[in-house]
Amino acid sequence: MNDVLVYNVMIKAYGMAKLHEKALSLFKGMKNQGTWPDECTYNSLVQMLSGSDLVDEAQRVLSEMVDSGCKPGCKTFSSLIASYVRLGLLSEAVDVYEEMRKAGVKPNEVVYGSLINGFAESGMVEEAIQYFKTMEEDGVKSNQIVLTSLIKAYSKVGCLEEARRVYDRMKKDTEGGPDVAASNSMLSLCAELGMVSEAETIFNDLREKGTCDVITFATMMYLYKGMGMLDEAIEVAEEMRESGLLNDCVSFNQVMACYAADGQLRECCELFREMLVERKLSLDWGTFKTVFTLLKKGGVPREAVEQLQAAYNEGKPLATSAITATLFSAMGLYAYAMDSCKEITRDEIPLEHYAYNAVIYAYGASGEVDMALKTYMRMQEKGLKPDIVTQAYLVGVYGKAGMVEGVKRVHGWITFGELEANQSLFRAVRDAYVSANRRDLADVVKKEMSIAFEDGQEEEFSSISGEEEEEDDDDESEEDEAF
DNA sequence: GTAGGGTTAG
Repeated sequence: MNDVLVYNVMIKAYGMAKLHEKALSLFKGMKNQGTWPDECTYNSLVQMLSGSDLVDEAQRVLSEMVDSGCKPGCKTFSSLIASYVRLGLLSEAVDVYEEMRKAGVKPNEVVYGSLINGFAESGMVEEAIQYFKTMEEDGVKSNQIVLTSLIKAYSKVGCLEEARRVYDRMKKDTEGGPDVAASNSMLSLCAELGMVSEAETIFNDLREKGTCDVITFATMMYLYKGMGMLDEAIEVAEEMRESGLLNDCVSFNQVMACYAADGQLRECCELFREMLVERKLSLDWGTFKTVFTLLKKGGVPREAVEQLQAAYNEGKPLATSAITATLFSAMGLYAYAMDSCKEITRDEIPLEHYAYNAVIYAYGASGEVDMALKTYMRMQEKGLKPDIVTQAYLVGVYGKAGMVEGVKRVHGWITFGELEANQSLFRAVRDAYVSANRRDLADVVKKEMSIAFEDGQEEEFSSISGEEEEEDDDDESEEDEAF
């Protein structure tokens, strides 16, 4: 028969290794062996199970603990309450709180903090305030965390005045004033209500203290972007970069979105490259959402973007490489585009349309006409018929190579209805004539387009880096464009 | 040689 102490140590060890099953079976085993658990065993188990949000098991052990005449500690109740709150099970949390009071254990500021925050998060402000009052009546003194939760509660229901009052109280009552979390909470309320100057005051306070964190910057960007103040949003983005706090995927997404909204496509693409290639961050849907916007704004045909989007949504293994190949090509970063192409073609396996198209586009954009045409041939050998995207890209390759006859051939197909008239294809043909120095023929296409699609229907093109560029009348060379 | 607790955005 082992000592209780030995069991307790082993249970703790299992807990630290997250082997809860083992801990529980050891708990059962010790009782069978005739070693009765003591307070420490129970406290330890409940806290460990609560910490992993295994509330049912924790609850069972807690009940057994009380039944056997042991008195759980404040931390034990507290951990279970916190666990219920994390799971959004507020009424269960309250039950434990009541049980705790009944057992004669006085709740501390952590218990109140959990409850108040839980109610604040679910927008139950009345309840949050009620517990705050009870806490004060109970002689438990509030702290930064509780007051921050209160601000959150008021924010949830848009009570600006009350939130301000709590915030001002923190300035007086707490030493050093509100901490970053509290300020951020207030900041997000300001952002929600579009209160720029009050937000800026708080932001500047944090700057002076040097305590801005990722959330501070994110909230300020969110505010400025929402108010259409893109210059200011970008300034915050720059400041965030310089401060070394731009490190995670979501923050990158947000900063990228600011640049994209401001039309700084190339800068945005650089950030994307940094997060993907240099930092090797894993990308999420938000990243790709911005990338697809970039592609469209960068002049990639709508159908091509949709095709890449579909490949991404279907989880195609080469989707990311195809997307980056297309993006880097569209933004003029050809060396990087070539790297992506190599990823796509490395395994010599037959590809799908989206992948062949991306490779054709990338080679074409980089001026590797032979490789582009070779890829097209390979695609045909594999029995894949060119789709609308392939046609648009191919015509671009012909234009770039000065193969006017090739452009004319596709142009003819459209004119005589052998290829379905489509805006992207028209545009590709027109641009191809331009890059083959046949303005005259480009103008013909332009006229045909205005007939086919009714004048003024054409979407806008934004060019790289957000520089303004008249698309139609400018006689300057457009060689630098993708096509 | 014993006892995992609460705060801030998209």
